[in-house]
Amino acid sequence: MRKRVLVGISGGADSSAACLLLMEQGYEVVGLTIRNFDMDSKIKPSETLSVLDEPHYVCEARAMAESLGIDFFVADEREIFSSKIIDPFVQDYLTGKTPNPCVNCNQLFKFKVLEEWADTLNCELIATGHYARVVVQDGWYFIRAGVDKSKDQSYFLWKLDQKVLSRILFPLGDMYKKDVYEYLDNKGLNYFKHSSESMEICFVESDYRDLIRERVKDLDKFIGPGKYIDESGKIIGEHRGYPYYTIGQRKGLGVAFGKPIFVLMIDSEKNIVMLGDKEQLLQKELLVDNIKFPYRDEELIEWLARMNLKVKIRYRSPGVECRIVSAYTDGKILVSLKTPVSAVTPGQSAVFYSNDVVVGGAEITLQKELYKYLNK
RNA sequence: UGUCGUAUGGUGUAAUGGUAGCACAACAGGUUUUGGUUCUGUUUGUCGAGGUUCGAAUCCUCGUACGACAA
Repeated sequence: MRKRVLVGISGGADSSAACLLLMEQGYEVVGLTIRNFDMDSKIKPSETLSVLDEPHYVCEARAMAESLGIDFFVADEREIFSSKIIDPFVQDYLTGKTPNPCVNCNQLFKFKVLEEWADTLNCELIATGHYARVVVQDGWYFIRAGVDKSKDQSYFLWKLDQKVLSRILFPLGDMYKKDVYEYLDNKGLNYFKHSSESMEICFVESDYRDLIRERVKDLDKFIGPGKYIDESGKIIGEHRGYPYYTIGQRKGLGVAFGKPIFVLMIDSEKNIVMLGDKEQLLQKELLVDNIKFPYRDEELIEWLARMNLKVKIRYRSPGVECRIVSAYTDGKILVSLKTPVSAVTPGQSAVFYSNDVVVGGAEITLQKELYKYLNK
């Protein structure tokens, strides 16, 4: 009997290719588009009275499903998305962190919704057009980087748990982007070449700062402008309020020093932003919490010591060799890097790789936490 | 109040009397399933009024502003 697989589709090239590949492999494919957030500018007015206004991507996904001849459903999860993803995103900025909404979305929203709908629709498996793979080692499921390293999305998937990993298929994990296009071309589906693929935060139209302002009433009143300082503590200018900045940021500071200058540190309690030059952004230690590794705490250090670990602190950066220095009882882990990395940013993900397999991940803590532990 | 000095884009600085340039900022694109980074491109200026000169940011006079010293 054919296995049913629920594919999350966006109407784009990747999800189309994923569907086609799975169909060719003999699966019974069902399509699901998750409606998470409507951009005002991207709502397509309904042409008929029977269908409500929908965002373009839903229409495109429906059209795609129709042309493929698969069952298609729309999950309207806008409220959940708002409370589970957007609200915490805003809160993180208010605590001086820089959130990574895509990582949380995959864990708490996208794959969760897919799982629920898969159960409802009687689908054993779940698939998406991600450029990543799932492998089994020692009885555990792991995310592995996609073959196409320039498109690899494994970094965003580290929070997925064993249960959902066990039923995931990533048909594009073994493919290069250009081969996906060629494949679609051969199938006569070449209209995707026109579609622009670039994507920023899916719920931010232009600048995330506008969104924070919208969501937090009187933000500028109760936070407001604060001081820029240099490393010695000297006041060197005024900023618009700490939530508008992130570590390593250069653009938008509004101050000129004759040389490029970057955000080194954000103190949300004092509403102070420290600036300095590029070299000062380099860091060789990393304190992380909210760790997620498949092994238990007692075995963890030993287990990690057995492998050559690399850590990535942002998407599209080469991993750097590292080792776990110590694990504290409060769940935090101190990581030492072989070569310094630039702009270690609280709230961002530190994803640990052994070769190209994601063995675990964690979140980078606030900077003052790190200083606290280093001074011990 | 006196003396001396300085005035160049948003900021900091260049230009033997001969095309006003650089850095940073700002803006716009490219890259990108997060933010940031990075790359490419663009805009903006000689304090004001006169004078000398073929030609003035540059020399002269006056005014204005600022700084330093003086009291």
